[in-house]
Amino acid sequence: MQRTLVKDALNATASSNAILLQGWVRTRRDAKAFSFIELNDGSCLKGMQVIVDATLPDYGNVAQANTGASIEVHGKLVESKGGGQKWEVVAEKFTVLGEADNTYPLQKKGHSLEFLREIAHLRPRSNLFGAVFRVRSRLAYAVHQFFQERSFHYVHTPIVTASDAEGAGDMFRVTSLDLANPPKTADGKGVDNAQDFFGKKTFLTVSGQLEAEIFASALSNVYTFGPTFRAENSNTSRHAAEFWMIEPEVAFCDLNGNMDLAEAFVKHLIRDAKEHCAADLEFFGKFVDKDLLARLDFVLEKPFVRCSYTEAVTILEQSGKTWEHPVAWGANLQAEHERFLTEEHFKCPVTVYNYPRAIKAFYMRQTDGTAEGRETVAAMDLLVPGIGEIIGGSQREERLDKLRAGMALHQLNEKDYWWYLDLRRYGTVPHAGFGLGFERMLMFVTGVANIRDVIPFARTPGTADF
RNA sequence: UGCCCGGUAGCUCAGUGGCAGAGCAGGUGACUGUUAAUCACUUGGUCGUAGGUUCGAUCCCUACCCGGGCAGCCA
Repeated sequence: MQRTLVKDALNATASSNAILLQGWVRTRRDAKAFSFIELNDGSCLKGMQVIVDATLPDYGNVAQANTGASIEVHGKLVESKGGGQKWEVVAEKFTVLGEADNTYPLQKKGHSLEFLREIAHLRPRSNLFGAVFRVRSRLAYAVHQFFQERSFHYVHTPIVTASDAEGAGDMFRVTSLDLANPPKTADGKGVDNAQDFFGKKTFLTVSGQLEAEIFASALSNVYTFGPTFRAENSNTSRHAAEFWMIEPEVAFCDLNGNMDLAEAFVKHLIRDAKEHCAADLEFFGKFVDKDLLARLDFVLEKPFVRCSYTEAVTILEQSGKTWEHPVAWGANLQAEHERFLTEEHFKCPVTVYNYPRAIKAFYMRQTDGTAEGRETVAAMDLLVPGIGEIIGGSQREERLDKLRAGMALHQLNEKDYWWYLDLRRYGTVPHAGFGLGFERMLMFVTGVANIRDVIPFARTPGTADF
């Protein structure tokens, strides 16, 4: 007999004489003549109420059906006599597949997020994490849907990379050398990396952008979606050492087109979650963040504000606020500044663009006609309330001479970027792209405040459990 | 990495320089178309680790470990 998912059984339009459910016991309530069991199989937030009558030959099995046990129920789907649900299943055959004794750590009551992190192998069985990871799955699908529908091609950029200066932070070293006794160079001083697996130093990628630019220079519209690694000792609720990033790269596109794409993309993901994960979002709105649903609606309705870096600095200077970090043209916007802009001043998502050249990456396109000492590049950051930066992107410098000047400014060696420079030598085109942190997007959509709780198994400094 | 807060029962927490506490979970029983069921009884502790101060430290001090928050770095 074919198994029915709880999700489908709950949406049934008619009763059924024969149904098979399989899942895990969330709670059991015993009466004298029968027991109530809430069965959850992860297909949706809600469980199915199962009635096991004491006259049933299998009734003796119910004693083993404790919270956490896996069970299989053959029975009838009938309209519920109780108040809390439309359908329930009256068991005819009741089997406990795997018991869970009283050491099972998940209780019927709510647990702290910190405790649940320590039992990351069991937390998907909780309401909150079931919901988080259903939304995560759905939004991963929506990412592909958004780009595929717009004729973007999905590019798999390498996870192991030899370029050690992608400019996005400290990298994890990848090596198969014996760390206790590495081969030495001829002079005996350094490690001979030529003897390493790839014949050179290699790292885990911090960004697929430069490779994506290669493919945008051939397939026009491309995107990457994969794991990314940063070896930064960041201990915050918004940083992980391993996270997933989406990086579209678009040929024949300028910064405005890039900002349009970013806004449409973010809104698509929110709309998709609202449409396909309504019950899960409702749960977040009830137990995680009371303002969540209103905020998501608000973000969908309003166009994102666009504000140049220079304007932003003026707003901050005239805000009358005292800042922990001083505001001055040329300095990076700090978290407190970004939060003020998006949470207090504009009260909606804000795209800040045209940042000072000196504080941004070498590959960003120099803005034409900027004043001496106030040179900017076509960079953009999308800031959202509650999280801050969720997207960083730019129009790329497509002019060979300007790119070389940018590399000189950042003291980079052209030899390391010969292929990147070739893109500007042969058929160069204006192009732009951005990176969206998938986990940060999930935080925004679910209201979950810590990045460790929107990724199945978080990798943060000092922690790589499971 | 810096600053701040925390670590006491399985979980969430209270507490005191002199016998270790509650709620929930667990166990036993009762009751009930229940639904984070209810009621009664009940098991459960190396008070993070190591030093120090003290007649006596879970409590005060120091170091370390672990967790969290904020900041920087960024997505």
